[in-house]
Amino acid sequence: MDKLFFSKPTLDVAKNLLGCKLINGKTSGMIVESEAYLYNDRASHSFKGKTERNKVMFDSPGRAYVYFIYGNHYCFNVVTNKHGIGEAVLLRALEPLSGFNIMRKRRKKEELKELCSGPGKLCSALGIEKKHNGKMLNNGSLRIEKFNKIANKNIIKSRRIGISNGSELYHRFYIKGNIFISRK
DNA sequence: CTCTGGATTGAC
DNA sequence: TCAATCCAGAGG
Repeated sequence: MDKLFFSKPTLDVAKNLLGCKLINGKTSGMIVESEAYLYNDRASHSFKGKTERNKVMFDSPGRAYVYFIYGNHYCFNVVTNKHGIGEAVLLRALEPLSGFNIMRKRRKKEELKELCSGPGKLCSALGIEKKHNGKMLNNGSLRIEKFNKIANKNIIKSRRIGISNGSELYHRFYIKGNIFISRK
């Protein structure tokens, strides 16, 4: 994906990512759910400025920001807007497209719906981990490509999930009617 | 150094 | 509804 795609207002990128394809090696899925985290957002890791963990958020757009959480899981974000701002989009769910058996083995689950229906789940299914932090997503094994164009009327905007601060913001986007999202 | 809580998940 | 699990960030 062109770097220009990510160099836009973060809420726009979060919406535009729906219908794109996230690929790592032989595994891939269509993005069906995303959340935006802005620089002035109390829920964002970047809210209090640059730290060792979040420094990639302040790097150039189009990079992967991968972090470890709750002692078990990785979360995958794409850095957006402009270099130095500190914004990103969290990918929360994918509709599996390829590499089903690899993903089943990694997830220890059979059902397609169980493979990528959550931020930690999709990282596990695609094999995304700490070594991917900071990687550009335009080429290489881990990358994002154009796939489906989602019409505006099929995009639902809602409150974010799993956070205490900033849960009032409608910064979550998902594809209407898609059964692979993390939660209603 | 210690302490606290988390952009989650899966089992109960 | 709730515990597992461990690390980043903050404070002393």
